Amino acid sequence: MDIISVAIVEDNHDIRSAMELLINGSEGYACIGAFNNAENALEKIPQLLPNVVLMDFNLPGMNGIECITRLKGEYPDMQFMMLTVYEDDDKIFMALEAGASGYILKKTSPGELLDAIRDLHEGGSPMSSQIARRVVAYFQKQAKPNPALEALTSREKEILDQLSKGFLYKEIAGNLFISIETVRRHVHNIYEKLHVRSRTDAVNKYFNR
Amino acid sequence: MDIISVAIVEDNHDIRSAMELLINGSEGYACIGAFNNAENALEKIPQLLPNVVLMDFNLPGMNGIECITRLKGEYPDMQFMMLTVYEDDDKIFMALEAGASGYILKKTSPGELLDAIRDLHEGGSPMSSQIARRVVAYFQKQAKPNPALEALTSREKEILDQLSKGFLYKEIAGNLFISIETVRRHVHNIYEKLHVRSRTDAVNKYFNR
DNA sequence: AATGTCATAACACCAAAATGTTATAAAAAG
DNA sequence: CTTTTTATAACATTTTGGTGTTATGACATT
Repeated sequence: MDIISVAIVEDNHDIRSAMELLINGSEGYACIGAFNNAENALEKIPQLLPNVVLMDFNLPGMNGIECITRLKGEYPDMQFMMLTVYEDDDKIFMALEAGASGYILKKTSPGELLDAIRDLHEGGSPMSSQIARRVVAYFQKQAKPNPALEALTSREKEILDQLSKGFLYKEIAGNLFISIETVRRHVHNIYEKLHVRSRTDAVNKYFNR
Repeated sequence: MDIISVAIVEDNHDIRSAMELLINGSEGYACIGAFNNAENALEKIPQLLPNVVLMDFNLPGMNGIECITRLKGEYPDMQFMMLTVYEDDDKIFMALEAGASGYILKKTSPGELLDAIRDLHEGGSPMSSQIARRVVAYFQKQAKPNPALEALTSREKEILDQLSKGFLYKEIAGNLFISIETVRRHVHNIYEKLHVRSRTDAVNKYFNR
């Protein structure tokens, strides 16, 4: 069982100290750095190279998201756990996009926090199943295509797919072995059904944007 | 504590029976249907309206994904848990896109299965943190923009954003208070930097496709 | 048998986009 | 202080895209 090196970025002194104590007091874990703001963390973490960084969301000055973005860019293998009181979608997605792989709430018990750190280090993404549901919901939302596309015939969908890939009309005609005039015809019908007047708008609808 | 009604779709007789026994033998749970294929499930589940459906991936005839897609379309509040031996990305994403909210492995212990069912019923998305990591990774991958975009000046990014929204050159000129000739110039430079030769390709790069 | 939908095709017209060339002034970089 | 980058602008030419109209054969529905 190797020792997991951990750094903490958290502006509240009490919470920071408590976590530091917990981690250093537990076998298999070592807290090698604790910072009260993002700027200090950005300066020191490159020397410390911890396995796992626990990051608060709200920090004075630069916020935790920005801090993760910068560090993750330099050290892609470093693992980040967002540790926050917020459970709203925006914050969750911002953290994950920035490169956090774990997202747990501050109210999490000490034992669970340690488990989550180990889990993160071993390649998991610890998060409550409530938070997982938000992620899954986002996933599902952008998976389902625009219902307006259902009105298109299969040939029209095929044409639209070609349009979305940036082919010229004559290239589409060549690819599908039809005349360019037929392509025009289909495109016109597609535009009518989708209520758009340009290729870009049609493609945007195709990709649900 | 209300009773959670559960239906099982699983072709292996032993596993199906074992799960049925487990669920019916546990307080707070009731197995109100068990089917050995998707076709039977599709026929009976609309009458039973279970809270939760446990779905196997591989079934004879129609597969579990298709079965979820159809049921979820009709009964959006019904909760689906994928119960499988597979842990590969494709299968996970297919299940989630189809409308499954939980994804757990068959080797999960009886106690954990019951917990997962309750969790799912109460609005969570039970999944192992290994599986969560796959979902998060997918999320992160499509969040990071194409590095080629970094080569664009801020003005060019602004123009590209307008292009992506389907505005005509003259509309962009109006929106940004510049001449249409300048728009042309910028678009030309954008195309060069992104190595594309059409608006649609540029927009596709902009959206990382 | 009549009606509707779909995929195919042609022609004309105008609008819009892409290409090529040239140029100027401000700002940033060296 | 020169060089480079950036944002601005104009003009000519060619290619591509969008609209309107019309038409035909295959199939499916009524």
